[in-house]
Amino acid sequence: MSTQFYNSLTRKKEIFKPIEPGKVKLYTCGPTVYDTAHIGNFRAFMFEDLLKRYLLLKGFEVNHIMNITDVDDKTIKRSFDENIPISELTKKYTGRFFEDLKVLKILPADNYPKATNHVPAMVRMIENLVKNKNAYIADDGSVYFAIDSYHDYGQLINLDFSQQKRSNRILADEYTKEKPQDFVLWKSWKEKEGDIFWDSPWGKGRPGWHIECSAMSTEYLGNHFDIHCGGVDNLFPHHENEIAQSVCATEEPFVNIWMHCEYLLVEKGKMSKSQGNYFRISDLIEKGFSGEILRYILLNTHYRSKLNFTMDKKHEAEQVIQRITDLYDRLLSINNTVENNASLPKEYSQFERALDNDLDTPVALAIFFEWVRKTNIKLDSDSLQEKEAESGVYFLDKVNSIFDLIKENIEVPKEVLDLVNVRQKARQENDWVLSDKLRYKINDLGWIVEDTLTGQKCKPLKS
RNA sequence: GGCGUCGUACCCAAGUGGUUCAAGGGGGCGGUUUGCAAAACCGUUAUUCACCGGUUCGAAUCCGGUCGACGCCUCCA
Repeated sequence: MSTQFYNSLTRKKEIFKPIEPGKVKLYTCGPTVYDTAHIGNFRAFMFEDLLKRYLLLKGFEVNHIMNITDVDDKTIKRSFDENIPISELTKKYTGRFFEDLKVLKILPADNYPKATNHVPAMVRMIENLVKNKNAYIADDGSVYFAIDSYHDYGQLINLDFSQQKRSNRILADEYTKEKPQDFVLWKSWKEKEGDIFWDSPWGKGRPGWHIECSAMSTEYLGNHFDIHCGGVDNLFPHHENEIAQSVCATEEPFVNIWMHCEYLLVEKGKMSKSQGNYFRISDLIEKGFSGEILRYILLNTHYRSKLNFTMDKKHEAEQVIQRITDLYDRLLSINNTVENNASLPKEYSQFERALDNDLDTPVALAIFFEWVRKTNIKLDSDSLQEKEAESGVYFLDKVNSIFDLIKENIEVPKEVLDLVNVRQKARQENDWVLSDKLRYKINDLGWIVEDTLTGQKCKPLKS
C-alpha cells in the first residue's frame, strides 16, 4: 500500500507523491512568540513531528521549515504591556519554545526563519500582488488583498460569502477596505507603535500576519512545495489567505497537500486561562508528566480527531511506557546489536501499513502491542531465539523512531545500589524479613526493586 | 443564517458495507508465576456501536429524521 494523507484542500485521502522523487518539502506554521505555548499548540507540533518522522522512516529526505512569528499585534501589545523591547520579549519566548520542543523530543526543523528577518521578501511579494492587481493601497497606506481578484478564494473552507454573518469587527473595518473580507498585507504605521516599523513603497508599516508564511515558504522551499501543516484553526483565514497571496504573486501552484490536526480540549472544553485548564509544558512536567508521557497521550489519538486532555491519562501512558521500556531491556539482554542484514517481524509491515493510512497511530500501536504480548510470551518461556531478539530490537527501534516512547536509562544511585547488594545477601540467606525491609527502604529512595530470574532489577518509581 | 465534524464498554480509543469488525491500551475482578511482591502471561469486563426509521442477501459503517456535544464564518496550534 502506498502512503496516503488526508488533504484538507480536496477533503479526501490522496496517495502521497512528492514533487521531486525522494525529497519532501515541508512547511509547518510555527509559534507566535508573545507568550509560552500551551499543550494545545504542541498537539499541532507533535502531529507535524509524527508526519516528519514517518516520512524519514519511509526514506524521504525532508526539508522542514517552521516559521517564528516575532512581530504582530500580540507581540507588540505584550511588549508595551511589559514595557520591554519587542526583540527581548520574542527572544525570551522563542527560547522557551525550543526548551519545550526538547522536552517533547520533537525533532528540530531544518530552519526556523523569523518574520522580522524577512520583511524585504514580504514587501517584494506585496509589490507583485499590487502589480498584478490583486492588492490595493488604502488611504492610510495599508495594503489589502482583494479577494474578488482571486476566483478560487474560499476553497479550503468552502465559504460562500454571500451567506455569511457579518460580525461587528468586519463592519467596523469597512471604511478602509473595498470588501469587508479583504485582508491586510501591509499595516501602515501608527504613532503608538513607536519604533516598530519597516520602510516600504507605501510608507512606514509592518507586514500582515499571513504574508510572512507565503514569503518565507517561497524563499526556503520554492514557489511550489509538497506539504503545509497547521492546526485546524489555521484553515481559515490564515491558510486560505496564504494560498491566495502565493498563487497570485507567483502565478504558480502553491502547496500540494494541506494537512491539519484537530483541536486539543481540556476536560472537554476549550482551554482558557480563566478556567484554569490552560497547561504549559512546564506546568505538566511539574505535575509529573514526562516528555514520553505527553508523546503517548498526544499520539494515541488520531490527529484528525479531537483529543480530550485529562490528568488521568497520565497513568495509562506511564504503564505503557514502562511496559515497552521493560521489553526493550529484556530483548537487549539477549541481543544488543542489530546487524545490517537484520530482519523485521511480520508485524512491521502491518505497522507500516497503518501509518501509510493517513498516519493511523492508534492502529499502529494496536499492532505493536499484539507483538509485545507475543514477544513477552516467548521471553517468559525462554523460547526466543537470538535472531528473533535481534529483529525485536530492530522493530522496537523502528517503532521508537516514530513514537519515541522508550525511557532513557537512568543510572541507579550508589545509595540504592548499596541497599540492593545488602538485600542480595539477605536473600541468599533466606532472610525475607530483611529483604522486604530493604525493598521498602529502596522505595523510599524513589526506586522499585524487582526480583527477576536473572536477579534484582531496579527502576525509578513512577511519580 | 451558511459550511462542517463528532456521539463505540468503567475510562481512553480504532474500525466507515461482509470471512477473528466490535481492534488495542488503561482500570476492575479471577488465575498462572513468586518466599511475598513486582513484572509478564491467561481468563473475564459491548449479542452491540446516541435514538428512530429506510436501503441492502448483509450496516457500527450508506440514506433520512430526532436528540446531544462541538468547530469555522477575519485573534487562535
